[in-house]
Amino acid sequence: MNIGEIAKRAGVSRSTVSYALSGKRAVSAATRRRILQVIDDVGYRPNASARALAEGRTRAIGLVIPPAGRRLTPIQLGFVADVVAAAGRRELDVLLSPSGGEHDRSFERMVRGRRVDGVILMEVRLRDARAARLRESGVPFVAIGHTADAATGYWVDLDYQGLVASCVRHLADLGHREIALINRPRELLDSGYGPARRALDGFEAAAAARSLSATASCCPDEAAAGETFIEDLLAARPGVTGLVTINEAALPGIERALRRLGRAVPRHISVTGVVGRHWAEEFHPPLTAADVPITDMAERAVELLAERLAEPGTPPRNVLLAPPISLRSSTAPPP
Amino acid sequence: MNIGEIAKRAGVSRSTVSYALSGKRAVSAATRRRILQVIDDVGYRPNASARALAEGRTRAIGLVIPPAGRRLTPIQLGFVADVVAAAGRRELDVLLSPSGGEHDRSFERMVRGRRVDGVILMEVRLRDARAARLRESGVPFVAIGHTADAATGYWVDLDYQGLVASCVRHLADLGHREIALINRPRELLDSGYGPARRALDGFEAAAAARSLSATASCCPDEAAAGETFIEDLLAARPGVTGLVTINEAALPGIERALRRLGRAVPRHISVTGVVGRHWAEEFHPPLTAADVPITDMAERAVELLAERLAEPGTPPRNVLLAPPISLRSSTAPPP
DNA sequence: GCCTGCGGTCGAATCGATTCGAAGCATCGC
DNA sequence: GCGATGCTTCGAATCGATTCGACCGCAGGC
Repeated sequence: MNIGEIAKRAGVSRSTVSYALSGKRAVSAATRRRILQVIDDVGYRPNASARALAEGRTRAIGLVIPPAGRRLTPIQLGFVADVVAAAGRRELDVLLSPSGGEHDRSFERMVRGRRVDGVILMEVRLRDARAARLRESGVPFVAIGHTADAATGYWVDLDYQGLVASCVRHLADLGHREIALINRPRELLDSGYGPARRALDGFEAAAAARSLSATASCCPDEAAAGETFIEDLLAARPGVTGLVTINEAALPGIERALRRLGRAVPRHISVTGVVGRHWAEEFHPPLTAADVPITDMAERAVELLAERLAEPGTPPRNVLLAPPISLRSSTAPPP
Repeated sequence: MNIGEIAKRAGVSRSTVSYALSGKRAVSAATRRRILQVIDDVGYRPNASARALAEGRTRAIGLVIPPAGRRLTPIQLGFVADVVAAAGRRELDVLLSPSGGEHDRSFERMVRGRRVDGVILMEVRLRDARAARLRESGVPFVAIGHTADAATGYWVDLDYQGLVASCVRHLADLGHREIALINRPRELLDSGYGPARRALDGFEAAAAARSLSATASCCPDEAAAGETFIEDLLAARPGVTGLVTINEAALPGIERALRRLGRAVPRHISVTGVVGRHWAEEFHPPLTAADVPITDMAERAVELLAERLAEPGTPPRNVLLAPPISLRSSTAPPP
């Protein structure tokens, strides 16, 4: 069932069918009605490949996710679903591609094979090989997180620096004097992963500004690691009364360790940070924290990409999101 | 940069380039070398749309996920990444489509627009509108879970019935006499979601066979719900010493409630069931449970689909996986 | 009454691949 | 020496859409 068949049944030429569907040229009301009727009867849909070939665009975007090996955090996973939903609203399909290691072929297929019109690149590093590849291939892309040369690209990011600084000031305002940052894994920080880097910067700057005694360390993305992290931390610095975390995967372990060590939240120790809403609410007691607005980020990323596709050549745009800190019940003045 | 340009630079016709690349006809070694050299120099890749149009297949598959609104469980999310990886190994790209409600347009685009060669359908119901739609459109698909007419389709599923029965027998063997099943949410069970249905069947049959006192109830997919579930259960039936769960999202709440109520695992109460490995290991103490083999399921689903695409008309095949129960430390004889 | 303008429609070219039939050219056997 | 054979290679048709230029008929202006 192709456009020729529709044309035949409606008694018009193929081009007329195309125009009736796209509206790019006028078609008389009677003819259009007849054509639409036939289309509806037989359930016709233009062949996506043929259309893509003729139009020179695929109406699909690529979403490059971190490789499957490394567990995706719930934030990232929710983000994928939200991107698909946002793209769907704009009649765009989403092609998924892992990146890194053995998956580079998939990335190359997508990019060089012109399978997609543009790409959303998740979890970008300050220096990022994939971003460089896209740039040199001339494929429009929007990064989640920003690269070292932030000014030249399109990106959406969270203001981790500002948010973590707000958390620190919140603790300082409550009277805390000795605090600690629970960062993402060391390898992410070392490889120049923006959020880890900037969280650290924001933490140190804000702590220094308020003259707090502060330590920052990394913790693997796992509950078990969170548990030992807390044990080690409180053994080394028993005076810590405020915790700031951007590591949501470690939260269940943090909660367990604090409970086991008899440190009640928030009576003995306050906990805050930047984590997905879901995780903030599952913590006991619910975390006072900046909720990562994944749905918002997904929507903005797709919006930026759609805009860039529609009007190539416009100067790069970017979005830095700074959601408010949701007051729940995990912070209080120190004992 | 298209095949014509490559042909010109290599001094051959376009068809020769195509044959050199596909190997579908002989090309002399010298010519092939020259062509490949040019291709390598300019970094050429065939245009996916043109190729799809000519070949009549897209080399892409669709993955229909549950709608974004309902939170994806970690099992489902890991599955998505694993499907993409498995498809990549076969040079297949993956198009994501949510289904249900407002997302049906995306589903239709994929199916009717011939964007994909075949589809993997997640979380299938016993009677499933999407499956029916695919069947009537003639699009090959593999279901995760099986529909009411299991014999006529391709599917991959977990033997929830057998696995839950094994868990029950394991508890019975240890001497437990009063047990409970923590199922997935009621609306899933009612809508004919296979795993929930079959877990219940397996639970009741095995409990009856061993003359155990058994109750089965549903629990929303949330930690908080797990907590109240346990409170209610133990209030109503304080004699329960064995729990079987297929609801991984409720596990953190189950753990918290048991701890708060002073029921040590496994000393006072044993816990087992069918959950993702990750969740089993995060539980304290680690769960003795059947680990949902998502990577395996993803691989088999893609394998089945690839096979079906390669040889249409072969009789339906299906795979029922029954992973072993991993002995960890959450079960023991009753007190 | 003729030319112009315009709404509506058609035919043909185009996008970039694959694939089929046929042609060119040695080599080989008789 | 001539036709048959086999290996390479080429040219043209094809896939199913979009889009451009042209054509046609009709109304309006002078």
